[in-house]
Amino acid sequence: MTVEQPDPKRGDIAVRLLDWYDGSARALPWRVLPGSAKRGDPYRIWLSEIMLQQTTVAAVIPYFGKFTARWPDVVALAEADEGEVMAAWAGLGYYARARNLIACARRVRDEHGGVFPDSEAALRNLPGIGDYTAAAIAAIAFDRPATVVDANVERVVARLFAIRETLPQGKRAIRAAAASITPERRPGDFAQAMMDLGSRICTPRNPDCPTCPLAEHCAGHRLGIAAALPAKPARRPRPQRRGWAYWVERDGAILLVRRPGKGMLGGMRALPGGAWDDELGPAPVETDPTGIAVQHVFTHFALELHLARLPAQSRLAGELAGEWWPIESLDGAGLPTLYAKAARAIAAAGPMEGS
DNA sequence: AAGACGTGGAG
DNA sequence: TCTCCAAGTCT
Repeated sequence: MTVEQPDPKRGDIAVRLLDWYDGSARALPWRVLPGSAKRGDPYRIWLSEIMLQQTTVAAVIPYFGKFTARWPDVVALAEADEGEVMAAWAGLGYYARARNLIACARRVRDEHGGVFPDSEAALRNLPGIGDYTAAAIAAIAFDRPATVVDANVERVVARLFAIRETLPQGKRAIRAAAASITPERRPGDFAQAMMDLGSRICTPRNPDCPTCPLAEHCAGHRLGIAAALPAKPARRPRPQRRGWAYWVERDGAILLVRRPGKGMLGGMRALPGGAWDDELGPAPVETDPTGIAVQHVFTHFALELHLARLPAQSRLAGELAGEWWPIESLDGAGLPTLYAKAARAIAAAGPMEGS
């Protein structure tokens, strides 16, 4: 790894960035704006950070409001019914986060007296909190000078220092460079400023360098290669999978099951159904194909989910352990998007005879 | 240490 | 339409 000589102006980067942030920080529900006398609430900062993992601010905002209204502090969340938390998370994706959220809240309650630890190391040991989140909470909630590196920071720093190494190999150099510009004062604002800059100006495509407060310090900009950084490996193609889901209806209610705790949509309510494979097998015996299918794209595969009616009194339906959920209040069942979409498709096809 | 793990918005 | 990707973590 090549370590560059410290730029005499390097210390100026944080100053410039914080000045920009002071005038341009976005107001976000979990954020304490610069200049405010208020102190950030570790619970809300933690919750927002977990929700923001791989998720856009716009998607998080309504969920954050819903969670904080219902569970105003970490102990309240620790005491919550797991199923209710999972249902409240439905639609946000990456459901392991919700499982870890509950586990983390309970650890904070049981091992830390209901108070979030304030060190990066202690935070890092909590479920769902990795390198990034531990540093972010330490910096933002506790004013610790932690080096916060997320995808925004990686992009900004790779450009600022013209680090051409492809990710993930380049992460070491990027982290070192990020550490070299992280200030002792206002580390939390600095981290948030880097992320704001990355999401609003130093964007993945078409960075708006003319308005960037760091442009004159940016080696990538000077070399005309900013937009191309950081280099990333090519993606793998996304396979297509197919499977059956069953619509079991009785007295205006449908049968919902709970998916296993790990794996896809783990711990979430779902329509019963079969495995997902490369090819669509024949509709299982006793089922009556509807001809309706929904297409849904996950991160590493696409799914074509075919829907079949299954008589409530059938042997197969009898073997399904689940709960009967009133169709008219299906919105409140907390179904992940795949199954919400499937239910919507059935409803759109019009009412059918119960069996 | 790659691959698993959701979803919706932007270009 | 299609590709990229967003405040990553876990195994």
